Amino acid sequence: MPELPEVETVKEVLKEQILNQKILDVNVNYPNIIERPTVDEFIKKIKGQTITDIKRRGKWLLFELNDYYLLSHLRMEGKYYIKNSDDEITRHQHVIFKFKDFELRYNDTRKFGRMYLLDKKGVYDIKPLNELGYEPWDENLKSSYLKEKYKNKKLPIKTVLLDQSIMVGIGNIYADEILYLSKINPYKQSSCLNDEELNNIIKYTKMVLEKAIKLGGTTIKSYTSSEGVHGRFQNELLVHTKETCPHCHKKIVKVKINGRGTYYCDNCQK
DNA sequence: CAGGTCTCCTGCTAGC
DNA sequence: TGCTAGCAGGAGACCT
Repeated sequence: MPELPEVETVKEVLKEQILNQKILDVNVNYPNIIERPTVDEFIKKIKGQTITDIKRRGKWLLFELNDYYLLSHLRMEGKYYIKNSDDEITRHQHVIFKFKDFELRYNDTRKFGRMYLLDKKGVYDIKPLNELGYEPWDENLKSSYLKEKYKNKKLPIKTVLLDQSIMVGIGNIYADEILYLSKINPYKQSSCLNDEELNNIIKYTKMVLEKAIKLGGTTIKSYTSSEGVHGRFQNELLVHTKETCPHCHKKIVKVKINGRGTYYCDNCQK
């Protein structure tokens, strides 16, 4: 499932392949992927636009066009494939961007991914980008900020780490890894964390995500950044999907917190 | 307003 | 062996 490192990897791979290419046409085979505007307007507006840059904000991919931003969230299983126009269109290829010599195809088995085509001006001031918290490397992300954001929450820290309006980029897998390295029990209420624990969360969030980016993300089940590109971070996981704790060798506990599969060591994480 | 629950989807798998 | 019910999960909608 694409989290920040996977999206960063996709961004870098696509930059090599589609920068400065003009979108000649687009086919939308599954309309629900397009959140805004209407599919007809989406197609009309995007035709003739050139991709001038590709950026990332949280788990969102931002394709910068001449007049618009195309925002794309991969959610669980979204992937981009570069294909020839005569390649067979398979059942999960829902949005097809046509270029002069090739096609960019958005593939999404579960159809959870979403796209927005928004005016360039003020794109960061409206939904969905205006609701996002700090990037993990933002200099404003300090323990005092987290303390303020966490103080009134009665939810377990595992749940709060996934809240993209506080800090972006963390998904279910990395949340488990960050809490394991921080030696914090995922059930602990976010309001009860002390300064040292908050600083550890910031430190290990950056460390885990940086390492995952270097390794091209995590491949569990179906994720690939682009066809044929597989991440290697899954080899580095310490607790998520693991049986025993690499530190104390006790059995890893698997529970559900807020409906999310959660792995932790109840000996090491207090 | 915060928090709980439902919803969207399909592939996979445990269980019969 | 073949079928099906149930599960997985990011994030927004909706309800309390």
